[in-house]
Amino acid sequence: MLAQYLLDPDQKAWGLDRIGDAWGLAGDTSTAEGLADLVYRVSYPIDAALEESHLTSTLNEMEIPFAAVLADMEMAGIRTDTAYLRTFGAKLGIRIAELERQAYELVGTHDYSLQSPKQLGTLLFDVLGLAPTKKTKTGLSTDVESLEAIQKEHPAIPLILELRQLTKIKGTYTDSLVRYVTPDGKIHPTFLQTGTSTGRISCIDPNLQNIPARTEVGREIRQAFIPSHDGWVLVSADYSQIDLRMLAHLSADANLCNAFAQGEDIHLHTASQVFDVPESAVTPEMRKRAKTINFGIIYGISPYGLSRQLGIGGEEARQYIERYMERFPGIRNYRDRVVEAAQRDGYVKTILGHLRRVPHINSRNNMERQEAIRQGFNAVVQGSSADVIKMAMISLSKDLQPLKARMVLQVHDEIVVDTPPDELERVRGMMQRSMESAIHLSIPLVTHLSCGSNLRDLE
DNA sequence: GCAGTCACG
DNA sequence: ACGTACGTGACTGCA
Repeated sequence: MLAQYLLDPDQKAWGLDRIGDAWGLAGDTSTAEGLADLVYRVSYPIDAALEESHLTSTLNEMEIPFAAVLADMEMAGIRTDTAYLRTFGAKLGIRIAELERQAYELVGTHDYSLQSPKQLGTLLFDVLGLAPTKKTKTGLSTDVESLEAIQKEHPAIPLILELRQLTKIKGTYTDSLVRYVTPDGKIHPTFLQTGTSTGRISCIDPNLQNIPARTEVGREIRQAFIPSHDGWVLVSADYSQIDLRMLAHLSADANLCNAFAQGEDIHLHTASQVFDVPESAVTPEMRKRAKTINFGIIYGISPYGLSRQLGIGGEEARQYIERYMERFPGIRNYRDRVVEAAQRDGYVKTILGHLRRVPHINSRNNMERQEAIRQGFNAVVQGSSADVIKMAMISLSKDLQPLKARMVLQVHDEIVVDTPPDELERVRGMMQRSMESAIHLSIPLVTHLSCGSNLRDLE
């Protein structure tokens, strides 16, 4: 199997040429002997580089075993109800046709495609004379944010928004997904272990890491993902706030660590701190803003970005960030230390030592440098969380070995297992244990478990 | 093949 | 005056 993989002239051999080039080595990759020789010679400088970065054990104890875990997961696959997807797709088709009819009637012309952003822009901003709110590189934007801003200005806009949403769901998740179902009734996606710059995995053909979850109509797609056998169960376990907990651990900020140690509602806590009121006085709006601030912190916050996200002024956003950093001084200090190290080394490191290079960290171009700072800081947090869930999956994989239950999906902070009912309680215990004790942090890692007969109805 | 859009964490 | 929240992949229209 490996030899076949290596000899496929359109895939891995080409990749090995590139690896050889990258390490200053050349070879004849058209034969098995040449490939083996190149693999052998390239192993020396790679091993040396790993040693120098103290990544030999991370490779051997995490990434190599993890590759096998991903392979198991791909081979297991997830059973998919194609009849349901077809029926749902047909229903969406009817609704889409009706929305199209109504929208064209309201705009009074059939001369512009509502599907084409360019033509829709011409229709809305030139023909109908609506005021644009946002630009793209090449013209006027018609994305959700832009359309929502002007939806009170013309009765067709809400219909176009729904049309957009439904065509997206139908196009990506009903008709197209069915084509991936193999004769065993399952979808077997490919997980890319080196698909991201932060250490997360990605998923292709199809991407099952972006199945709709945020809207009711979207969640109906999740009903199509079911256990592999009648009576079996899908169990999902997801980390609660893993990125913020990781940041608390890495920074050792006393305030944030205490909040997690005491099991606080973290967005409520942040709201209370930033808006300087007792937790009992935090309004839903304040909590929502605090949630946005917490996300912003993970992303390497900027006043401009936060102001855009919250729809507030730049000065107000600046004050929020200032107040946050006053209340969580360990976060500011940690961010400064990460940036300083990155400016010295040209890379940042995750909790297990994975590197992310940030070549523009010392750029004289302000925007380019700020971008590198955000990317570097975020990569430490996101990448360290990725390290945690990878270790959890390796551990869980060993636990599941003697059982029939199998991992079928990983979605960054979530693992889904397909299990027979008589293994359910053991599997739940294994998932919780392996995830919560994957890597020991100074604060607890917390998971939420749920199970059900499809990916939507989990409780 | 790129740009725009939108699905996810 | 202007501008960027982090990380992905799939689909569509259009050069």
